[in-house]
Amino acid sequence: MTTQAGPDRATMEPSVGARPAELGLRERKKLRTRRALRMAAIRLVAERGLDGVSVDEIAAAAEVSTRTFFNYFPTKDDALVGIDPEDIREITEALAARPADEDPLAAVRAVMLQRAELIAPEQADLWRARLAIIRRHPHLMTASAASWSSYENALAEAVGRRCGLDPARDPYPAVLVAAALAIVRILSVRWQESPGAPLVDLLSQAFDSLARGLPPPPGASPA
Amino acid sequence: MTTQAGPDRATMEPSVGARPAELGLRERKKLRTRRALRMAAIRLVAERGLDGVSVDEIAAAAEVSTRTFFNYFPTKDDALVGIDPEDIREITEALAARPADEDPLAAVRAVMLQRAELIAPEQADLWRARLAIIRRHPHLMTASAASWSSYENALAEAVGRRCGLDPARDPYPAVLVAAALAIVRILSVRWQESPGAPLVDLLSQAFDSLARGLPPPPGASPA
DNA sequence: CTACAACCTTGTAGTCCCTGAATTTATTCT
DNA sequence: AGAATAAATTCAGGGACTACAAGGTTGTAG
Repeated sequence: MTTQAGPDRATMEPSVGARPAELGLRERKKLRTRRALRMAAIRLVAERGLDGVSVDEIAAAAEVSTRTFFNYFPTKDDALVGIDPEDIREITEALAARPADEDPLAAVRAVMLQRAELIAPEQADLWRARLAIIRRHPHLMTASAASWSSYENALAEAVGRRCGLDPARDPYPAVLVAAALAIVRILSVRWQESPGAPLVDLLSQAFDSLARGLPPPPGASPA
Repeated sequence: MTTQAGPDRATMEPSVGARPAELGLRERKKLRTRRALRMAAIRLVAERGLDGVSVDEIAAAAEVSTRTFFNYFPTKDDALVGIDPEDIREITEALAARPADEDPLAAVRAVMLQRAELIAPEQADLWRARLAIIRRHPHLMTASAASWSSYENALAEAVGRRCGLDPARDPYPAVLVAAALAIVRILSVRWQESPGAPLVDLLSQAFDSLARGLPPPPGASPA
């Protein structure tokens, strides 16, 4: 937490759900360091661009050594757009908590919308900064290196568990998850670009379209 | 083309369509260099793993300087899994050539299946090697840096042109393309893992499922 | 509260990726 | 052939990232 306004608004971190407060000092410090590094990375890169900021500077802003940075994130990119293992856990749990007879796509849709709801009011600024960075550096969009990949895998497993399919044998869960995440990815960036409609509405429409088999939308030319 | 068997099988390159033969010497040499670099990269990394091969070695194997490597590929990863601008052109043209009254998703599906057909018989080995590399280094899956991103954008524009939608305003083309490419990506890797069914069949089923709105498949548990 | 083990952080040294600029070599045009 | 153009090479350098070997902090058990 470098030279920032409110030192007590420690909850202004890209993560969404509540964390268990019962952690030892060591664990709490690790979470703080991780947050500080992530915030410093996002803030500095938002100001100066990806190539205008070195890992050394990010580490210095978070008041740890450069070497320590790489103990927390395998890559500079991951500090910016990587997915927290914590978030993955929350999402898969939310998915498992949906009613068992719910359609798989509907369940994934509900979880994603719920998270978009939670994000919108509180930490919109931080997410907008993040998305603006992604927009300016397209390789961050799909990438974020290994983390997005493990995200997909974890979600696919959760979906597979829901509907009794082995994701390693049946491609259905992986395809569903990939399509859903593509929607989140694309509409998030769009939402950042034009502050008009709420993100939840954009996602909702896109998921509707997906559930109907992506028919040509009303505005499309028929012939 | 280092110490390889047949120097005359120069057509064994990951690209698929036919190239116009009317090119100057300079252009032909550039294509050859690009191919040599790509092949050397895939071959060496398939043998020794991603971290066991340096750009210097790839360049040496292709008999150009290290600096020249970066004149052809912005990144080491791109030499392995990047998409050729040439391929993008071919695909968008194929998309434009589909009947105008065809459903957008059906058109994209047709183009992807057609390309899968062309790949299968001839260059299966090279593609298998490529896919095996991707499987061993998950960050290459989604990534390949900027090239997938521009691939998505180009395709989205082509789809938008087909159905009279501006991809910058309406998210439909981008979502459709992302879902389609996710299918290609996932099923390709799956096809590499288990050499059973032909790639075209796998893709065909997945596109069917997508067009029906991703309903839970037969094997799924209902309650 | 002290000893001890486990873990985290740090510094060092080095490899490799990637880039800009200047120079040299190869193709194309006239 | 000679001029114009484009590509390949050399050189110098910054920055990402890693293995290794200390040194500090935290948890734990007597």
